[in-house]
Amino acid sequence: MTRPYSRYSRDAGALLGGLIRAARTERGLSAQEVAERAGISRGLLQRIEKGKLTCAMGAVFEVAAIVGVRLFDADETALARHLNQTRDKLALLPKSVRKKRTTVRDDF
Amino acid sequence: MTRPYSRYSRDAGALLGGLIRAARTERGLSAQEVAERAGISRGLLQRIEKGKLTCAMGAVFEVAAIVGVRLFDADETALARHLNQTRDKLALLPKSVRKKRTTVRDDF
DNA sequence: ACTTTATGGTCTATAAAAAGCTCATTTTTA
DNA sequence: TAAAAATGAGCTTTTTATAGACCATAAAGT
Repeated sequence: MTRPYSRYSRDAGALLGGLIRAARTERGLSAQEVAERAGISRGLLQRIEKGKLTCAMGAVFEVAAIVGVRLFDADETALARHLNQTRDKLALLPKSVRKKRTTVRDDF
Repeated sequence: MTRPYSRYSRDAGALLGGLIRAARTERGLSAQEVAERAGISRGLLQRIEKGKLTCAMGAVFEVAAIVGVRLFDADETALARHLNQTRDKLALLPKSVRKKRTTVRDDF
């Protein structure tokens, strides 16, 4: 990734980071403590809370779980709903994708 | 992060990756095309769809947006709801966190 | 059936992130 | 108001992910 991020990604990162920070302070947990429990450095936690998009998914998920921000657990989440809607379609889908090449027929 | 991931994180990664792959094939987009549009390599897209937790958040969000998996956009998402619930509390929260040191009073 | 394209995997060089300090500042508690 | 603790930020070194090439296989079009 050597490319500017889209608005969507920037917003999503900032939103998630802010949410994590809010949850952490609300629970009275210090950055040090959460970082240790997640097995990451305090610096990385700072970047996560700032919404830096270079942070690894795994680190973000670990922290989110610790401070109580559930993204995918509950059946209510948009993600879970989306999945249920698409799960059954999967078996029917082709395994690779390819554009129908519209052959130019000029032999008329 | 030099530490085994929690169950929660592993599940979340796999779920999100699978969802992205489903959405991509459903829309008839090749891995090559999505990778180019996201500005990442095809190999990275593969890892994302496999749910590898070492992938950067930004890359995952970019791909998700391109294939149409919306995590935080809709007002319906759990995340957005959660945020609305906590946003107003933020102003009231202390800016740093610290355990009340329960002083041992042994001078009784 | 044959051709073309997509996918899955491996490898290496390079670029980037993370750890692990340090220090200044702010905030909380005593 | 003084002391203790949390935070924010910068720095260097180590670790790691990523790009980009390659090849083999599988799948879709013709």
